[in-house]
Amino acid sequence: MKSELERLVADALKTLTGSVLPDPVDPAWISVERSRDASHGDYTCNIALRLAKLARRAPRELAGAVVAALPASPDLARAEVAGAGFINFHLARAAHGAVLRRVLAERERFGRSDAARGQRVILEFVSANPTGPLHVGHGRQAAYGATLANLLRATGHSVHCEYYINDAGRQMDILTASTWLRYLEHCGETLPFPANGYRGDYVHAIARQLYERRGRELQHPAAAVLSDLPADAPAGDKEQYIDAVIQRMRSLLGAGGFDQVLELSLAAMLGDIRDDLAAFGVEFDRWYSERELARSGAVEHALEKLAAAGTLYRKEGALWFRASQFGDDEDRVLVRANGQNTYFAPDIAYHLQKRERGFERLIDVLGADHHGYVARVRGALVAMGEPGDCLEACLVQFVSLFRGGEKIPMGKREAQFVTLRQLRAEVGNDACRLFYLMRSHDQHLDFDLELAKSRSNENPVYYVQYAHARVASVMKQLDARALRYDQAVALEHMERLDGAHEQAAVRELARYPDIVAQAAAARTPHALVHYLRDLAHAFHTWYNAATFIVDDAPLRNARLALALGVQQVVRNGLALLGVSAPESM
RNA sequence: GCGCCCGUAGCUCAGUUGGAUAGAGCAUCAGGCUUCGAACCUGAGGGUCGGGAGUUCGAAUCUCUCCGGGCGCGCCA
Repeated sequence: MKSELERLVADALKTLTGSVLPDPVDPAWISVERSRDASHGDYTCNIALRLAKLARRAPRELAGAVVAALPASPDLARAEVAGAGFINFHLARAAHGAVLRRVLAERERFGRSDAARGQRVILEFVSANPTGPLHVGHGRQAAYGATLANLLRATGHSVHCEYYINDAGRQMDILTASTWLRYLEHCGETLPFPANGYRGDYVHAIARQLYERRGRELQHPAAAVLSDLPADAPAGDKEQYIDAVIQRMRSLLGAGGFDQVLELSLAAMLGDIRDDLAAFGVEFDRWYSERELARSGAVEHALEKLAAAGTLYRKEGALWFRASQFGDDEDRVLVRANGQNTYFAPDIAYHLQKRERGFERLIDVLGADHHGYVARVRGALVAMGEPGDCLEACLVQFVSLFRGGEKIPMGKREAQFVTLRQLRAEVGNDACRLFYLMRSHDQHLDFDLELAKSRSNENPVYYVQYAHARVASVMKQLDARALRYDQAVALEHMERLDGAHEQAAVRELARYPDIVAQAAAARTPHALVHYLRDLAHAFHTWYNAATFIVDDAPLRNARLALALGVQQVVRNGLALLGVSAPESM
């Protein structure tokens, strides 16, 4: 409809060229937008305002000339000049009926498009270290990423979702040592727990699992573990201390024993994370292991590419990347003086891999604290000959939990942080996902547990779901009165939907495809949440003002058709958000 | 100090190629069920869009500057 109107305007401008307008107008200047206010018609065009200076005419006068020159169209009831020089289009009623017809015909496909058909996107999100359960911040990234994937697929993208597992490196060693120390406690040893260790309850659970499988095979006396270790914090350095513990563990258990504890810890954590996400309705196409990446030689391959491009140099025994020449603030170390890679080296290799696997667009959903990381990865991609704009970062801001207006403190290494699992158990998946997605991702989120749990009018989750359930309820009532919905009759009598509330509901339905397209393009799932609230509001208002099940069969069927259309779009929208659409509540 | 994000109603927030009288929800106040589900609806009050300057027909939106808040600036990940 939009492009149809733009074409009409373009035709009108063409006939005015030479008389009212001095020069032909670039079609790119013409834009027709949906009117924000119903009193401004269905669509609006600001071309007269934009051309006024060029044409040396008053905007209203110019707009009048354009309106007079508009070709006739069956979809257009009338066009009029308004305000400073806007042209407002009022569509013919037949055009309104067409929207509802489409909803009813396309059903779950309504709102989908193939605007970006075939564009291959890899979407990486969550990618939390498997050193502890997911917390509420990860939950927001999970909800955001999963919904963004749905939106991108709905607009024709080919989307591959991936979770990058940081299963190599020091964090894993610390988890391994933490597990072992808790295991030793379980065996009856008494020893201090490192300041830098993971002290959550989940470590105890893994330790118990280790004990159940291996009995006392891995036990060593506390004295042997602790002898000659440097001081822990606060007197000493906590980093040096934990490293010494790891070293001691390796020497007492041997590399094989250490790896067994590591594997068990990793499997336990990863299993927990997978189950948690699956239960939250978040699925990945692939879980990509950093260790496998390292074993495949991908890191060396990336380093070679960087070296071949002349972007590496040695300084103080370390291997550096000239990131500062590629948009980063400073150069970055890839290989430490001790020969070990920094986390950055495999990350570069991973992103290069994504390109080499054929993905045109790389989208990383990251916590807002990782924003500094984007420039250096992009810089590395450019240095390796990839286009810098293929990488896109969506930074998701932090979540603060509130209970009854009081902020719940959260800390990572402390045992007191709230997990995603706990949050889901308390408020339910639906409220959880909707609350996570309600706010723009670049806005801090205040998540109020009491509000999310409340079954009152304060809770927007039920507001939208209620619209869906209400339609289902009407259809049940219809059945109870031994009446049947006849869509053929409804389609013949669309013109009966002429009330203001019905028109408003139809207008909302018509917006849906644009909302989906825009939310996908701008990576803003929250726009969909706001839309669904608007749609539900239009429906509830209409519901309160009108009776659907009336004796007049044509009117009854037309109204039921619109109600079913609303229900369909609510269901479609909630599906994209990963929220259920219940028949009754 | 440098970089990124944010500042809109009492509170939590929408408002994305610059558009018409800046919108929701909550809270407050006043109304609406004998009728398809009141988990709903209707109405009212509430604003220097952080301050200032600039760009132009037109700025919450773009530019500059100042103020206030968050985050990041490691041979940690």
